[in-house]
Amino acid sequence: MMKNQNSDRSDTILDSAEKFIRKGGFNAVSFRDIADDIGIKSSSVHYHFPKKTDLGKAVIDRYAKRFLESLGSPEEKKETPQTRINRLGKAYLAALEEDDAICLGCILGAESAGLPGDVQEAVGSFFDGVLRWTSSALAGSKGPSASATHIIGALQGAMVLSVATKKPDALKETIRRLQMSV
Amino acid sequence: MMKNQNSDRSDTILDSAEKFIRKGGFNAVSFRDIADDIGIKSSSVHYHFPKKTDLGKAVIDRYAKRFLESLGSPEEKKETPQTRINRLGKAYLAALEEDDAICLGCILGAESAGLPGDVQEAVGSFFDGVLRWTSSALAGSKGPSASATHIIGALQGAMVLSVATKKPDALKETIRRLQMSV
DNA sequence: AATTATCTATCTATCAGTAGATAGATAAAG
DNA sequence: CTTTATCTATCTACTGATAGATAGATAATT
Repeated sequence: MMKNQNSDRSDTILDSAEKFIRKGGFNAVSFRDIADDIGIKSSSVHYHFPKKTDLGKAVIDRYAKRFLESLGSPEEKKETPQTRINRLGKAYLAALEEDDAICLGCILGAESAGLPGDVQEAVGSFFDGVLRWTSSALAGSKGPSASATHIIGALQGAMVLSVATKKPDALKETIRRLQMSV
Repeated sequence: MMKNQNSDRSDTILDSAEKFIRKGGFNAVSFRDIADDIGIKSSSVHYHFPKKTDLGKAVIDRYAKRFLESLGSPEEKKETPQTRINRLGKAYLAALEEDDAICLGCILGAESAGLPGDVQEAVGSFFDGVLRWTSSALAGSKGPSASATHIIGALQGAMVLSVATKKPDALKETIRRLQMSV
């Protein structure tokens, strides 16, 4: 028993790393912070993720997978574009409200230019995936703001505004307006 | 002549700091980076800005002042809301294109939760100012997306997408769509 | 005009703390 | 006896920050 202790521990490490990164960015997390947070030594974190780049890539890759899975299929069900975009908005809202922090994509996207190459690529892939999902979800829509780029941008920007101005309703308002114009 | 050498030097320091912050965030700039960049010693940077918090506050305060001044008045001229929002969009676009980097508000807004209290407050004030300008600029508009929060959020989010996905047209597209729906 | 004092802006040198990273020991499991 | 996962111990590099020296400009006093 306890066969996937590695996997369990790795996930615990990634949970902690994700929490720190969401709060202050990639440079605001250290191997020691994570180790102290979960009660091990920093060298043990290095065992699971030798370089910080490995850690960063793993955090964003896991997040991308989870986020896209949580959105479900953008096509198969008989849904209107509005319903699908509502689902997308709810996913962003959940991230903000559950942890009272900006989502991982927002912060790493904003820091993109200063990230190590590997991590930067992983962030780019995340956005490509989300944009692809949104494009599919919009199939058939003729609204004036029915563009994946515009919608994802608006959601992420509103999320930043929510935390930076400490007015958590900013994201809700943007979701409402996006829905009207899809 | 050369009376405000202090002010000149301070500005040079702030220019350098702003450049580094826009690339990788507040934690991605150091006193030594700045000193090396402009050819002085790190202790001289401390002379002008004793603590890193002082430096951060000065960077964002100067930026807020410049940005709002560049927007001009949101009221006095006989302009339509569309024209004013176009001016706003152009200001964001200029920041992105001139330096090929995200704007200072975007990156510090995203990092907000991890910033020192003083800097966080200054970032909040910047957003309050921009939102106030945009609200005034929208006076009389009845468009479906005529909300300061929505517009600023969309512009900033699109800017992040532009750099993170390396598709510089994302911001342009959002400006176009915003203008249609104001 | 000459002297004295103060201010400005830089430097050199150094500090304690923390960063990412690695080598090697240890222990448990199979 | 190898693999997995952890530890101790350590390294070098860099962080923000400070103390103290210095040169030059400016201002005040004699």
